[in-house]
Amino acid sequence: MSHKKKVTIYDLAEKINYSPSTISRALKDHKSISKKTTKLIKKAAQEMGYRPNSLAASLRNSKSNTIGIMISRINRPFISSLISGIEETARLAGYNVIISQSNDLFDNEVSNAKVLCDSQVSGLVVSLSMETTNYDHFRQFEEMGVPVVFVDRVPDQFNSYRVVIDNYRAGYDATKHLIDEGCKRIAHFAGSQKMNVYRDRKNGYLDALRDAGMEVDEKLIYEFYTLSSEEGEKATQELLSLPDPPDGLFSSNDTAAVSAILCAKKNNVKVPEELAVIGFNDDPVASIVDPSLSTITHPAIKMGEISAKRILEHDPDSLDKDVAEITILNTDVIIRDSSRKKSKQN
Amino acid sequence: MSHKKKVTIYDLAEKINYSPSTISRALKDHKSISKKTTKLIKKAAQEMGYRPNSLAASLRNSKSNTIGIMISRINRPFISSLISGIEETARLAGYNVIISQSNDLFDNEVSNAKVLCDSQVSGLVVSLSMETTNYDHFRQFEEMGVPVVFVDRVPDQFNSYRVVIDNYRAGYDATKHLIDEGCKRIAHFAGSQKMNVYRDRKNGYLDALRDAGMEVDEKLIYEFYTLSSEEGEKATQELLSLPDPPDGLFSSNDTAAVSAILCAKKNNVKVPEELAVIGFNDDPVASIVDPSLSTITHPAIKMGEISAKRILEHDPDSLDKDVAEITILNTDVIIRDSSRKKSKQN
DNA sequence: GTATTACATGCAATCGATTGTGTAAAATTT
DNA sequence: AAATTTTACACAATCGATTGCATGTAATAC
Repeated sequence: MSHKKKVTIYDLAEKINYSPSTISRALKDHKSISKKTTKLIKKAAQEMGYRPNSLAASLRNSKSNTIGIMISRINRPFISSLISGIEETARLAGYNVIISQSNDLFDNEVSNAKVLCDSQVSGLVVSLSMETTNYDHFRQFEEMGVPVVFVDRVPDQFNSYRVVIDNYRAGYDATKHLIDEGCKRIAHFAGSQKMNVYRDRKNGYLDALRDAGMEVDEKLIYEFYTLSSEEGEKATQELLSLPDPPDGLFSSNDTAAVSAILCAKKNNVKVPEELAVIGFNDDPVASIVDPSLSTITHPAIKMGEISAKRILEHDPDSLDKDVAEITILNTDVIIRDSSRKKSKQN
Repeated sequence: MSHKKKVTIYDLAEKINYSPSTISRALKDHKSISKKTTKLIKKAAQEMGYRPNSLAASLRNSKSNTIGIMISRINRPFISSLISGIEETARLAGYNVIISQSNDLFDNEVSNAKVLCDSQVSGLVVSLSMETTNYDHFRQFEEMGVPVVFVDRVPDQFNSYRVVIDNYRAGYDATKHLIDEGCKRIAHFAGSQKMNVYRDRKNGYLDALRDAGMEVDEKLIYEFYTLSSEEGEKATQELLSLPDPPDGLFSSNDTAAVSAILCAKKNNVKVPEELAVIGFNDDPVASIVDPSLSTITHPAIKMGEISAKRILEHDPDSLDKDVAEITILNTDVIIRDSSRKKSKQN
């Protein structure tokens, strides 16, 4: 009934008459221990069911081999894939991952940062909450020499690693695609303009319009907070009620884009003929909705892998605290039915 | 440039001339330290930027306040919501969560179990890999007195906590619903019959048919390995090519169900008129696909919350190692368009 | 005014692994 | 055979927080 008491290197030492230090060294194949002794010790360890206590090792080495992850919410396609990429890479390198959700609340993010810092994480991967505009709570990691990797939703200025896509470019390309398909009035669902992710996408949209000699109509631009389907539905309804409704829509995420498609259908507005739509992220729903949603790829798993690698390969002795290392990944326009006004190929 | 060295209770002790033990007690409001001293110590701790080292505390107390999670893959709707529920509950109780994916491979699951056990997790939440039929790698937790909560994909026999839905009932209800809608030949996409989750759903399906006096046609029953859209598509194609194709389909997950709907549409088979479909899980895609997919709810977040609570409330002194505590959650049939043959209400 | 109790704090061991330094014995060199 | 180097291992401190026990002082009781 009682729990098996844990076997430590001291138990082993006593049992087979070697010192704990020899045991410790033998178990990690330290060269100063003879082959014979090493084999003997390992065998005994096996037999006695010895299991290393990683907490003790972590404390002694003051490194936990753990990567902390701070995100808004796990149960979103992009985020869960991002985490998946981080975890896979971390695990293969012998690292654990600790996860904490902010639920997009700044205060949660701050307290989570504290907890993770106190947990002695070896590195931190962060995708900021919607509310975050102050980044002081990440200074503590910097001070402890713990590398911080911001991914996707990143601060404008913070000397650390950043893993992002070129949101401006993606926004430009998405909009350009609609223009190429013949759209004349293109609406935009933007996310919070406090986040550079959404700001950049919007700027790409604006510049694409300008480059095509099209006017920017502020009535066609919505700034959402969460880019939820509710927000998307409501805005679409308004757009369709305009005297001069748009014939194209670039949404900063797929959720709102899908709701726009559904709303259009409900209003007997044909997609893409009367309203061409392109989203962002390539969520699973994008290929399921009818008509299927054109969108921008968001390489979540790969971004996770790269983020993890940044931490794993981080050189603690590098003195360049004053440099930001930014990795920018490519995105692609995926053309599906929701925007295919004239092009039939592809 | 150099990292700020961490402030420990010894630094504090030296600075303000108290012993480390007093510091330690004061910081956690131990009653044997006077109010005045406590206040003074806390103030000093604040000023010197003291941060507790949770590793040290964990080692000393041999409890890490960490919940380990073992799942197949994070980036699936059910799993990510499950994790979300666990994390939220754990965090509010001051616990961290460590995640590891098995990618549905048994060997990964075994090695992950070892890692988490060595990490001294306070408890473990597990949803088994597809391949798992041997559960010996969970014994080590039992031996250490670490509570294990199996959720959703659980072992048939293992004395521990289990958090599940009534899959038999759900399978029965889903099938019964199709029968009520007038289906005469109902196909079934089953998952691996090595997993009781899918076995139970299938048994519910079989019994519903029998109770309705309908014959079971093995040609209409597919056993899938991953229940992927590829498998679903292929099987649907076969089913529709039968001389006597089914007029109803109960799929053990939404992914395959959606692929069936899309395949049917491609073949000009009307859903639900010619083929009524019901899925399982209520993934986001279920309400997006056209026609919208009827399905069975799978209370992922709630299951996560309960799983976490089982661990948080676990009494280590309880001697009932020989009892399994099973929590069974209710599911509901969500009727959408894909199965609404005659009922128009609701 | 002495005895008893309560209160506030310090001492030192502990959790388990790691590692710099020291040392005896064995191996090698000359 | 003496000198030198190498090999193989042990000692003891360390990481930082925790806690049972001891101790000294102040407060209360008789």
